[in-house]
Amino acid sequence: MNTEIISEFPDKEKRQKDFNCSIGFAMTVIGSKWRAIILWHILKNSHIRYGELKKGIPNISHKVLAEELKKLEADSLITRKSYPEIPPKVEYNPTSRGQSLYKVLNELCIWGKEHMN
Amino acid sequence: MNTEIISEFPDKEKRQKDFNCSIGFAMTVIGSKWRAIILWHILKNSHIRYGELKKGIPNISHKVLAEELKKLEADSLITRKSYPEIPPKVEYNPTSRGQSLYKVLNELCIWGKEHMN
DNA sequence: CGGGATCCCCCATGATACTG
DNA sequence: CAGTATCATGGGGGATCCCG
Repeated sequence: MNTEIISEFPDKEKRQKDFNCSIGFAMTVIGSKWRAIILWHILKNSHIRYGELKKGIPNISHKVLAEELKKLEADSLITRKSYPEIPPKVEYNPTSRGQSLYKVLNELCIWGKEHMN
Repeated sequence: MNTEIISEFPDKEKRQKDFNCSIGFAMTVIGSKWRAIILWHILKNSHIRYGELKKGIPNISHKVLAEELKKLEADSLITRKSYPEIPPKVEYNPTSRGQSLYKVLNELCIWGKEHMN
């Protein structure tokens, strides 16, 4: 049973209207400096915690990571599960929509590996 | 015979260092608001002219299109061929490196189509 | 026709400090 | 541990005018 809630993309009409192009729309979803990397880490490591993400993504600032996680959640690409413990514990997981980006990010990853060296 | 010149990526070390991640590196190449769309048009339409690109990409400004074309050329993703005529004529074509991004952009396009509506 | 040159604005990114 | 709150800044992006 799948209980995850996949809402509409925020500003969906605006995103569509600005580009009238599916690549442009896709770039509004993953096309920031860090968003694709963050999502990739979460796709590769389910139940990953905030601190693990921070360690796994060198050079990202604390503020940007927190903001991007909220945006990814707003786009229903990931879910956030908070455990009421001391100290706090938070886990991030991909939604089915997030997982639907696996092929795209995987191609991006392959291309990058082949061309960055 | 292939005479195209594929140079190193400008700022290659910096791009590598900033991310230490192949997805991050790839995003420095296609991850701006318009670059992926422009490259996609050129991949789909060889010998495309500046004016055709401008018409084919709604809402892009003149300045940004000209700038991004120069960046794509600097990254050896496209070539620019200028014909010494009056009025001027300029054609853009993908390089083999540009064509190597076809799979990535195609996946991005497919994903966008499936999720933007 | 295919640009360059200027001016300007906003937002993504970043640094730092504070909190439950 | 996993966040908010604030402030500063650089450059991506846009509008407009000029040019061979």
